[in-house]
Amino acid sequence: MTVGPDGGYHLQEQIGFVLRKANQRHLAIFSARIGDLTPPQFAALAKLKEVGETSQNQLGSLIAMDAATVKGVIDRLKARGLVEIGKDGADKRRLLVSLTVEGRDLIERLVPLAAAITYETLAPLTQREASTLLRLLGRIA
Amino acid sequence: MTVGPDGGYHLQEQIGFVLRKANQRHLAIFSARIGDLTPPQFAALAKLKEVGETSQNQLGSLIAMDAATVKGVIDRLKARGLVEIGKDGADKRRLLVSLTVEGRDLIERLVPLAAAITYETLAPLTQREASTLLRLLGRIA
DNA sequence: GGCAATTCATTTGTATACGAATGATATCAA
DNA sequence: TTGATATCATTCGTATACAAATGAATTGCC
Repeated sequence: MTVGPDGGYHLQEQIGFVLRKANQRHLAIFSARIGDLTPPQFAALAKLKEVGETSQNQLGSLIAMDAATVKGVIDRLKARGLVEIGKDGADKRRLLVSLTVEGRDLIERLVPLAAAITYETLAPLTQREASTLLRLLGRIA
Repeated sequence: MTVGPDGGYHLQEQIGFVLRKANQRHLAIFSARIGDLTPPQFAALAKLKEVGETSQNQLGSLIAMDAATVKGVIDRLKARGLVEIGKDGADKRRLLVSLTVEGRDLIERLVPLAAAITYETLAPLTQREASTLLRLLGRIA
């Protein structure tokens, strides 16, 4: 399935290219509905709400971001007063990240929109197809 | 399918998150096999080989990159001597981008690897599943 | 012909991403 | 216990991405 009927090379049939385009469309839908936060920022807040206070690196691994990337995301959320940083008494290397009241309010207000974003992104598919796609995508992720 | 059995919110089931993770894995596979070029650079060269000389913006739209992004990609390829820039006599706004001999040699050598990359990325799936995934992904892209 | 709208490319600013190097701290094992 | 190893966070460098603003050139339309 990586080679077309003529045996030639077709960018459009490479998984990487299609993933990139699907991501682009999803991002457009996301920012139309949640202009205030980027998907990584949203993921960080949503995960913090789920697990409570954690170290920065731990949070990164929960949302699949390396240390350098998560730092930038947390820095920007901190600058907006949505998260706060504490020290870990037991391990002086660690930074404990937690939601502020504002952060909690915001993410609780936005979480319901996430379902709508996923719904709109998957709108070209039937429910059955959408669930197949999510399942298969999960297996290669 | 965006809500789990307990009715709660689960990041792992949001299409955006899964797309991002699938992309990460694909990128890792890509750079292990083609360390020399990024996927966008590869896409630009592959498309140039397919369509021949085109304007920068035209190339961008063929590979789904906006004008600002494509400029950076082309600049770096130009700096490495893989593409060259010419002027369009008929339209002085346009930059015509084309492969150099080195660029053509490189992309011809690398294109066969693309199939292997797609294959490895889709390895967790059966052939039938892989082709379903590509089809469905194409519909939401 | 001439002006409005459009297109092409560039620039600036912001936000992921990730590799690699570094310093501080913990842990583990001999 | 101490020395090697590992972990946590930071920093630097490079490479996408995209929005918005800009200037130059072209096109469309009356």
